[in-house]
Amino acid sequence: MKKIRTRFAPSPTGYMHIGNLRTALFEYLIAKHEDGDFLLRIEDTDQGRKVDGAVDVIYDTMKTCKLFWDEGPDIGGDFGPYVQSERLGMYKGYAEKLIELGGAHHCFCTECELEALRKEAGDSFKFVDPCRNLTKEQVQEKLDAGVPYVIRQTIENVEMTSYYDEVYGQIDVDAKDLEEQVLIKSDGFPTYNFANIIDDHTMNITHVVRGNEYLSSTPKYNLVYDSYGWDRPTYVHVPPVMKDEQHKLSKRNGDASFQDLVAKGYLPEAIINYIALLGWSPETDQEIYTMEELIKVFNVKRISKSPAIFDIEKLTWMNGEYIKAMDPEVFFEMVKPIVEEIVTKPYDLKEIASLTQSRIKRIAKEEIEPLIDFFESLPDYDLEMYKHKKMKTTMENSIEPLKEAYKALEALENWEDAQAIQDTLMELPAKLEVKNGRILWPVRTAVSGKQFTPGGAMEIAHILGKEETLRRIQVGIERLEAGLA
RNA sequence: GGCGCGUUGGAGAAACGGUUAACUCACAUGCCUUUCACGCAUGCAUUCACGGGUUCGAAUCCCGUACGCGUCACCA
Repeated sequence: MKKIRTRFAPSPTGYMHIGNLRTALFEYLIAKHEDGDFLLRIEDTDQGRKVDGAVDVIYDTMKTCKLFWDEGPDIGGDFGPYVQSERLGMYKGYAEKLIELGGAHHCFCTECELEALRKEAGDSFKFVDPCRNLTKEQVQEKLDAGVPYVIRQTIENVEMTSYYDEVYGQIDVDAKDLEEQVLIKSDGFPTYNFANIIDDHTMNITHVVRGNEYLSSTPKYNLVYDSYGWDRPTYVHVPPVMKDEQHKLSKRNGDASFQDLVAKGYLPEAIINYIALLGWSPETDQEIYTMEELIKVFNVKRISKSPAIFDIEKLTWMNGEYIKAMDPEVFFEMVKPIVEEIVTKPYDLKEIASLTQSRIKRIAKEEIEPLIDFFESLPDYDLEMYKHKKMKTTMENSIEPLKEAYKALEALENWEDAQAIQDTLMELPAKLEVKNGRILWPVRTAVSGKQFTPGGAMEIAHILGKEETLRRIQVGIERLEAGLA
């Protein structure tokens, strides 16, 4: 069997749409599943849209997503160049060849003549290009006279055209609904569609993967392949990625790009994992996949025909799963800059960071800050927080435990030993003959000044150190006494 | 408007004619626990857009209707 070759052909816009990324992922997976080649081709013919550094955005995104290409502008290959603007010279020759083969013709119609023709043909009906009937001599005459022209596809003697799409199955289109498209524009440059055909063919692309918006124009492509006598590629049209039922994800809607998501604290691995599941489903119930696993289980046959809605909630959940599964060292390195920004006191930042690992869903300051800001300074908390029904604590009965805790901890020498702190505090419930919560809730409250905290009283005390812990407990006692007086 | 494609719970989504419509997210409750989070357990569509038909039997096949998306450029 022929080696599978797929290609990702983005325009350098300086921005990686999630939908585009998913297409790239699918292309990569399809190729790699069969041990094929995945290539990168930059479609930069639209000079108007050119953005500085945009190509680097593509490289960077794909590399961080582990979508490594086998051939591309930066690494070359046997079918280069891989940048469309460097290929511009070749298209016209192919178009002229197509004219000889009867698959295209010169068209000298002006824009407004075309408009009239279309009007005449009616809205829903294909217009008939009069230039199709020009004799060879007539054409040459016009060419010699320098009349501007385009090269237009010729569609004749075709009734029904069909092809098989790997996702959508058999697609039949009546040839009378196919308008003869322009292949070479009057400026001599190819249209996007034509350049695509030529590029894909000359690069030996076996599987064309693209959005399903091309489903209905594909027959026109096929006719071109047929005219040349080339093998048509295998088509894999993928359903769109939607923001909601009626809107695609797009930059225009202000929707998140890959880099926006990364900036919000989503991990590339999680993003890739999540988008693999958009419009595709595995045979098993497994949802968390490494790239290697995806390559192994990916199957075109399980790509869905219906649009998939991008659910940020589920991505967020998945991201949290990745964070929890992360090596603590790696996690620390990642959140360190954020933690350093929030906590400037000389506490053990690694210990603080570890408290957050199972509690955040994104690597973001806005998630981390409210969890650990109390380490930096004791908040001016509400004394009502000492009341807790389930713990059976009140403002009144919290004073005694705090005093006891203060005494016990003050006597503790070895603060480095977290276990010692725990042992010391855990002696108190027994001594006072109350439940753990009666002691630990007030202590945790005093030491943090927060309703909820990552970690419990002893973990916090350990991080704060003896001096600060005692100080905070003392503040708690004084405030409670003052508040009750 | 013509043509193409789609429509399963709040979201993703499985099922490829055969008993109670998987699984995940979200939500709710309970357990665990010094709070939160984690983890664990339980609940959450008598029903598959709607209407017909085929069949002993349909979410699954056929026809029609509605709604949504796409496409009909010398844009990519």
